Amino acid sequence: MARGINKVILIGNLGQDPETRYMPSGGAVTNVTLATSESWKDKNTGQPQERTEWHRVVFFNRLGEIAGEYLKKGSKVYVEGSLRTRKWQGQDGQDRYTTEIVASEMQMLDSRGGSGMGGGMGGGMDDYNQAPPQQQQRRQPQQSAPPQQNQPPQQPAGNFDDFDDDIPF
Amino acid sequence: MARGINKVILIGNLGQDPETRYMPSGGAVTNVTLATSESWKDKNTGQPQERTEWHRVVFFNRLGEIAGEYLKKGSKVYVEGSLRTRKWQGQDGQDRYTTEIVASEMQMLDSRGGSGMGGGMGGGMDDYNQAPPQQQQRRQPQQSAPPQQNQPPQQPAGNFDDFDDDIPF
Amino acid sequence: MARGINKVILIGNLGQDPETRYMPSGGAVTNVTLATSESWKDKNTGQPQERTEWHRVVFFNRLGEIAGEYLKKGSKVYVEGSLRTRKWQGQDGQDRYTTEIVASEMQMLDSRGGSGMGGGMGGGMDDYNQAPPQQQQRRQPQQSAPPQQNQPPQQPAGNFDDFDDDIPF
Amino acid sequence: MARGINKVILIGNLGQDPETRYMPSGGAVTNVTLATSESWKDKNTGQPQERTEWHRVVFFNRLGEIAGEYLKKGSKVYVEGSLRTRKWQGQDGQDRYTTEIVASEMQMLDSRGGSGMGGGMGGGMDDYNQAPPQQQQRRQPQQSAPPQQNQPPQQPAGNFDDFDDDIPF
DNA sequence: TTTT
DNA sequence: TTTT
Repeated sequence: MARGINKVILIGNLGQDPETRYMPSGGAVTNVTLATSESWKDKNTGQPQERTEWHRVVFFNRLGEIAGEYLKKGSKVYVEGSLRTRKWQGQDGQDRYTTEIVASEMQMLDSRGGSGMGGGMGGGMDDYNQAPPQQQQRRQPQQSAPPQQNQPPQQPAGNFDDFDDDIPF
Repeated sequence: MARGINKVILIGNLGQDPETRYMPSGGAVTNVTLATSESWKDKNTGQPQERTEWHRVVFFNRLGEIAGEYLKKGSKVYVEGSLRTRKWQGQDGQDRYTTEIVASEMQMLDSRGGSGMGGGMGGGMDDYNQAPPQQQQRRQPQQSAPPQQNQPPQQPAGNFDDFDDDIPF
Repeated sequence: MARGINKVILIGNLGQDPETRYMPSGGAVTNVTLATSESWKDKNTGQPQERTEWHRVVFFNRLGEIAGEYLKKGSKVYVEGSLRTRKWQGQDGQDRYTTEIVASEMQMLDSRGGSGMGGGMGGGMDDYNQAPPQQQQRRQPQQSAPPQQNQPPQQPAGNFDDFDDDIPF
Repeated sequence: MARGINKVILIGNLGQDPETRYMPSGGAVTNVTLATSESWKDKNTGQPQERTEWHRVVFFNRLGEIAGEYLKKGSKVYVEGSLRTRKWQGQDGQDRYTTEIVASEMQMLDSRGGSGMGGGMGGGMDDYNQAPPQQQQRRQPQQSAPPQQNQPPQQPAGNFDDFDDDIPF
């Protein structure tokens, strides 16, 4: 049940290969960065401008496995999910916040896929009605260490022992 | 699994009370018409203009029960779903097509709810995964034979024995 | 101004080449059919099933020109728009209804594009804030009569040479 | 023009009254925090759980004025926009990142509005293209120096001279 | 009628 | 047919 709507829709390209890790429960957690960009002409100078926005996307469980297996750097992908802002502690002990998109649906958009998988992973209605009992997002109880983060590209030395470490975006 | 994305998001008001029917399986099917409107000023005359769009929305199973129970004429509601165009035969034997939104999520937006339900009703993963098994036999009072559509302009006589029968918009 | 939300998001492939026509004003009107599909396994037999949904999409003005120029049969495309159900009269004089997606944004998703156009046509906020006086929906010079309407509500009989002819979906 | 899609749809309630500031250009900038929540039953214990997510939303220009004028603490609102992650420097000189939703459309969802405005405020084409030029100088009473963010845990002293300044979430 |  |  939800009070409110929290929905994100992205189409973009992966900045790097996905990184998959596993929760103690065995569930996959795949992190990805996705670029979307806007371009326009400066209204004064007429110069073309571009701005790229980078999004952190995290896929859990089955979606995490699929994302980890079929996506790669440069892949174009459709992602639907919801926003989640996590609080974490910097090395200096201060609170930091990182906002991510927790994916609930993913669909590959390049045909060059090659994987034979070809495509998508739906979360549509038909699934609910006709598919076997859902396994999406089934969290495991026994998880302990915080699960869902990934490793920043340029990771500061000295605390990579933690799965939920303190690097922001 | 999906090839492509087929997603609709609506916020509007019900034109009438919902109509609920039941499939042979016992699953609820609730039909609703939703109004959305646009208003603008005519760019030449400056006259205010308005256009109302009517949408046919259908809710199945658990969502069908909830919609049938909590929505009523005038209710403001958020609906997420997908487009489906059904083919049916007019009395004249000709093919007709009706496009509906098959809801996968619904959320009530008026606080005056009154029902005690308090508001929204998500159709998120959590519901499907963790909610109790669908209570399929809970019947609504207003149900009867009426075809699942609203106001067929020219309603074919005598074949309401079919769940997915042939009434147009 | 809008009362309510009427939003559609599609990713699919064109069933045929687009068809472009022009309004008296000179504005382009491009029609396209888009396929989205769902596949799943039958819950009883385990047989793979597939259902393809066909969507009618219409692009106006500048978007109509771009769609007409860059899309072709088979193109994969992202479309955002709103639902509009048009009433029209069949040859038999009876009312028919056709539901279309009026596109407000389009983005090509296949790299094989080749057109050099590279992609999309956004309607994002940045445009509003930073771009020169809006260029979205840039109407064509030759326009004279008010542009953005199409399809007279009640179509005069006997003019199928007109872009609003009477073939349904 | 956009390469990719960056879209957010939220329905939630304001955590506090909006805060409006003005850019040197006179354009309004209104900041708001929006709560969305999910509730579910723990699948093991059956205990009801709830998680509230807080979103930072920023409205510019005309939308900024409307948001500042009509929204208030507790207001239920529909927001559509795009994600933007801003980089800023903490007091310690370190980089921080804040992710916000830059609204492109807003619609009020409570009827108790009272404002006489009656409700929604679209951001559709028609508005932008046909509405009168933005009335940029209409100032809001509640504006003042307050930084555009809400409740910074550790708010840097003394630099509110900057529009895009450095308060985290 | 598309696509995989 | 709704709503403001």
